[in-house]
Amino acid sequence: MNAENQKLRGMLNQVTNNYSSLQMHLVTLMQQQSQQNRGAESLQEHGTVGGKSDEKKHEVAGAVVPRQFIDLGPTATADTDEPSQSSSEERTRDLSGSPQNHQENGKGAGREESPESETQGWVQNKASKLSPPKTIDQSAEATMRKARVSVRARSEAPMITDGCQWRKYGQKMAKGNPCPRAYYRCTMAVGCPVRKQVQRCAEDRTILITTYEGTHNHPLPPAAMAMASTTSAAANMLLSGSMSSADGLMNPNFLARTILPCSSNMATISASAPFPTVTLDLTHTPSPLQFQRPTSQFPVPFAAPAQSFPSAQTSPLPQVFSQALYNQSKFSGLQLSQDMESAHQAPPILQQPQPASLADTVSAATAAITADPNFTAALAAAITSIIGGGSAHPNTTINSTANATNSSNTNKISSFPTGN
DNA sequence: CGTGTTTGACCTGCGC
DNA sequence: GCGCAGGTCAAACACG
Ligand SMILES: [Zn+2]
Repeated sequence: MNAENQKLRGMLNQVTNNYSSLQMHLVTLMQQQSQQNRGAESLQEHGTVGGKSDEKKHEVAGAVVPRQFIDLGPTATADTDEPSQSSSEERTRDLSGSPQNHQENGKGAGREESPESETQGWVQNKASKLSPPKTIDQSAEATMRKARVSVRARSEAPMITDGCQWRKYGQKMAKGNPCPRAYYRCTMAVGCPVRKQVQRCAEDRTILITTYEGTHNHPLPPAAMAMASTTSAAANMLLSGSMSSADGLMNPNFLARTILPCSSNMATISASAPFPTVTLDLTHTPSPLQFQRPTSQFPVPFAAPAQSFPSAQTSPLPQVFSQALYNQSKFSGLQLSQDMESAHQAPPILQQPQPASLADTVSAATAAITADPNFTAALAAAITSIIGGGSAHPNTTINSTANATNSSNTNKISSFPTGN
């Protein structure tokens, strides 16, 4: 029983990883798309893109109903009860424990009444003594808040377009970096705890490092859903990974790094200090920073332990993903650039502005992929096949060598001394 | 006038 | 306690 449980968890992790990889591809494609558009007007209609069928689900009458939090997809049923007055000072639901499939999710309603100001620490409750000693009960969400997902992408623009709306609330000079670091906060809903830091890599100025933190507490447009679910999946992957098998392997204090080999956009789980961070690399030109401390690299510690996985490439999983990617590339008129590493010196110049309908197409495709029952069914079939056949090693070397350059869309940031 | 950015001050944790 | 570094606040400002 235990072994099977662990095995299933490993499979789930793998599937999640692949899902994350796919999501990252979507993000990459969309960012390429928006790069091509580079017209800010095409990005304004976040809420109205994909007017086919998704608007009746999420944004009913423009009112942001706090439906649920994006988190990694598997059977995240949308329970939209509890109206939960989403007015000004809602503290009703903070980033409660999203249905993470750890083994110990039995805490259920861990949120008793105790309306102390801990929940919405973001709004100015500075009057009260913030950071009261919280119990371990909220450790899940605390960890969730602490977990960070860093995305490295090549971008000329000072900020990558991930579909969300951000407000800058700070900028500091990092210590070992001539480029400043900007702090953003999600403004799509009041009290959304999601923050991100944007910093340009010191070695390679064309690489933009975006670090996300937190979970959205509001529905997202499909354009934002790609990146958000990707980062959420990555964070969940990190947490579950470091929680399940980390007992002996990954000490939080022990600098452990993991290269996830399932995709070429290397996901690097770094459980080093203070924040557990997973780094999704979209650059494919690994700067030496990435490998500077190979203290302990080992492939996927939280996958099923050395269980015989007889490497069946005929598993439907790669076909699913490649098919999806093929559809993606066919949709958007793009194709995944295979070799970009020659361009790390001279990043590609922005293309001609494309008609704005392409953004809609990509967003619709994103919505279709993320919400398509076929995709879900295919995923379920893949999982079932893996479970049944017991063969899970989907080395779907998806070539994700796209760059994420794009234009500064809604908010212009002009304070980066890129020339320095 | 509402919204978002700028930017110096402020806060907090940490090492000495 | 002090200094440093990361992170945040908020008044002032810019912009539509
Ligand atoms: Zn948000």
